[in-house]
Amino acid sequence: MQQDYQPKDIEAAAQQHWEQAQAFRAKKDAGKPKYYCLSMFPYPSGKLHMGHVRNYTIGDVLARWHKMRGYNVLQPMGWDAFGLPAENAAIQNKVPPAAWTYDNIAYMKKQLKSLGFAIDWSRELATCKPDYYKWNQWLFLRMLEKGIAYKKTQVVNWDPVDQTVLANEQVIDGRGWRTGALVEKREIPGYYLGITQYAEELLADLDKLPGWPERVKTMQANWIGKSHGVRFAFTHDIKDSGALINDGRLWVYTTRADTIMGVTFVAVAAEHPLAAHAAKSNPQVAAFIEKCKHTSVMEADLATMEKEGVDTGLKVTHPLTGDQVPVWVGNYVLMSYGEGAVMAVPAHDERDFGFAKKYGLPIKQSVSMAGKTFSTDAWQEWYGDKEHGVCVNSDKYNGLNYEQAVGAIADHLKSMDLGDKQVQWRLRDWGVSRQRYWGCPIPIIHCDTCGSVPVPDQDLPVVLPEDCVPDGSGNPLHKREDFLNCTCPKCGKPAKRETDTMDTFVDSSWYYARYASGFKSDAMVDEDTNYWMPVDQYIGGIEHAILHLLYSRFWTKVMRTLGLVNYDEPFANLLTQGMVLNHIFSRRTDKGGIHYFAPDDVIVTRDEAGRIASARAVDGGAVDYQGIGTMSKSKLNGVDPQSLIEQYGADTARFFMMFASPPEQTLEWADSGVEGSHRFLKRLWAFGHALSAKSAGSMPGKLPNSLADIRREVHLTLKQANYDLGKQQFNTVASAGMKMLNALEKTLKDAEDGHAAVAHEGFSILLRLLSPICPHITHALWHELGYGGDILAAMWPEPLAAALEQDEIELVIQVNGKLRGSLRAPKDADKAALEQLALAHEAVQKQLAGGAAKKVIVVPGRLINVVL
RNA sequence: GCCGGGAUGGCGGAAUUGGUAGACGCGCCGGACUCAAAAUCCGGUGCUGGAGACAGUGUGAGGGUUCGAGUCCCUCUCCCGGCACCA
Repeated sequence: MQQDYQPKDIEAAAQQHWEQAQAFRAKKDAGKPKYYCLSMFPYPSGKLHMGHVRNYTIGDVLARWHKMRGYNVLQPMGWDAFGLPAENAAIQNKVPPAAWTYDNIAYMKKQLKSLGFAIDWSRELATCKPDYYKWNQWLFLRMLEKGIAYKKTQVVNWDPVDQTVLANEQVIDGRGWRTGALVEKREIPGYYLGITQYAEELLADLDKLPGWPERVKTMQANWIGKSHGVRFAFTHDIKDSGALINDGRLWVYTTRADTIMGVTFVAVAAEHPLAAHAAKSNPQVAAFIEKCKHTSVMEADLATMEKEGVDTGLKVTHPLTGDQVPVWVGNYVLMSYGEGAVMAVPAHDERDFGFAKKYGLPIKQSVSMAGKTFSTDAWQEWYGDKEHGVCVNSDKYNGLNYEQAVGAIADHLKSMDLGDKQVQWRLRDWGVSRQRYWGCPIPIIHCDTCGSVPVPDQDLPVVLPEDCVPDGSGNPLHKREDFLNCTCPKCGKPAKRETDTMDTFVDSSWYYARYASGFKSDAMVDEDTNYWMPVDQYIGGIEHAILHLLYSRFWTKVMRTLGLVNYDEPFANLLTQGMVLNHIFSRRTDKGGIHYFAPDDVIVTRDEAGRIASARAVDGGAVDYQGIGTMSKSKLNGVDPQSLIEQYGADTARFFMMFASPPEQTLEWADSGVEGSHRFLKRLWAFGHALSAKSAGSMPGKLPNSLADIRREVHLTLKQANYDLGKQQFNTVASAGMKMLNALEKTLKDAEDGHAAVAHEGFSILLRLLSPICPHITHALWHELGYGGDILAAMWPEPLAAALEQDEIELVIQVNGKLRGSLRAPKDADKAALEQLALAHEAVQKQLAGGAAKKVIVVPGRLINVVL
């Protein structure tokens, strides 16, 4: 055996052994329970970052642990290969996104292999390959047939200079990131997927997911956002070009129909027909609508921006009071949400209250609460409380509570054919059209005669040319005549292909099902998917808690509807990994964009509290400190694990990553503890080497106390580690390995009978316990020490009752809850005996000072609390 | 702004779910080995007071429940994730 720990050699040898043995090739096996362990596949951004190492080590620990416990394990890997960063790289380096992406995949695959993950590489896939995305297109066509996919207008960010659609990320303070031009909202046609058709099921089925974190289920439920309310209409006779606008109905939706008698105005979106009508004769309205074109489409911006509006001068009729109600245009009302119009009740809605105060609109109380006084001076929390109020100033509804009032009002509106109760969802349909090149083409052909025609199945896939180089101004597919020109499948006349591509969330919504099937060229999935699915353990970042996971659940339900799969939910158990964070530094460009700096390229100055006060780039110029955030390619704050792997080896990188913090917790990156992890593996290696010189001998029936203590420590630590593994708390499992080695090292100084037996028993436990976290070193040591066969095939260790036994236990003595001492007692001592022992204890006697105890609380096996 | 989560020594974190706060590791201090250094090994290390035994104090802030609170309840602060075109 080698004297020194040489991770490079050990790891290369172990990886070669696994490769030759095809140790991780997954096959169906009826004799074992299956375990499909899946980590979210990476976007091939260039290099792995620490978040990847964390994610995939967690997955690998779970996969290997289950394998050793007798499961038939599948752990695949692939590439989420379409996306915006490849186009950005193309703009910067003039390299086609495809070439850039394939290079990145090759490099990152090498990195993943060097980390020794137990992956079945025979199932590798990349979403940018036609044999994969063909099935995006195929399923999209099925959705069109079923009416799940449909076309309507969507609002996008438009850069007027580059003449291109911008992603939200490319809009910085309302301006285009490259041009600095003021971004406009623009309405263009696009395809939508009817996820709302599945809203009820997506909500209800959260109850079928006991293996998901509560926080994720709560977030999804809130996102889907089922609400009960009333949809109703104000009436009017406003005409445009001689015709009544919207048949004389202004529809709104409210969850607070009980406050309908407090309506003092109505607010409509800038794009609403009434607003457009008013703008024709009112320059103020026209100017305001123009201004609204530049408001953000992002909800976060919308919610925090100053609420502004303008009076259209138009009036509509309140359906219950008959009052004339003014119509305002509000920048906070979105045409794409609900009806594009809302009723405003300043007295009972905080936003409306602020708006009314700002513009001097009337505030009319219509709900009161016992013991509370209403005043229009300032908003009070109770104004918006629907649970405890009753209607006032509300005519025949006076005295009714929320539920009664909503019922009566809805009935009344229904009788007039002007409204009814309605269930409303916060969830919106999924807009999948992207005006970008590097994505899956939407399989549609535009014909002057026939309109939008689906590409026939036999013509799939619509293959994306891989040699385009985007330059930032529009979709390069527009210039590709060979792609663009085609014939209409219906009439045979010349036609044009759709150039929009699909949202990359489509690609990632079903890759897990593809891994699990035989990669057939004539079917999206095959029967194998029903063997492996659902994924038994899905692992990925908490940032995907809503969108990716919800889209995948939806996609699965569509596949089930189409009879492609027999399961409802894709992921049985979910582990949401905490983000790996790092400092973010940036500088504004002269165009108003943001240029990021890697933390390594920045010199920081800290204040007394140790916080970063200012920062300077290595070029000397000042940079802004943006705080800490997720490691990401775009922010340049990712840490490449490569130097870590090269310097210390994969096992150290893996061990440190697991040891640093529990998997679900956010982790601020710092490599200051890596040395310690490496030191531990060196000690492990040295101990194995020292131990290999000793033969185990047989375990004596009765061990001397010193050895019995060591053995108990090992088994007790194992018991705790197994418990922690069940909780998926790997940092304490790593600690347990350290504790075991600390205990076992004592046996080397012991010459008593049985010391080698205790050491070998303990070491074989330790190696198996550590093998999921650091598989290479444990593989080598297991082999060297001759514990039999391959450690992958070894049984997972369980603590022995005989090793845990002890006659006496230690109990803590408290006086008034404060720790005052401890005592040793027989393990089966009863409460009365323990109470007597405690009262006789000198520390208790001292506190009692001759007095008597008021009460004694005995917690068996733990403590005795004497209350004075 | 809304939804979800977090805060424990100088640092990462532990605490068997209401029962010894600080496991394990990093760092630091002291010692051994060495001509010296590195590596390695041994010991110490929440804070305050005390030579020490020990005492007081301590889990973001404030309040509460309890024999007992890091853990439960209320109020607040700061930080992180998501907010539908980053993935």
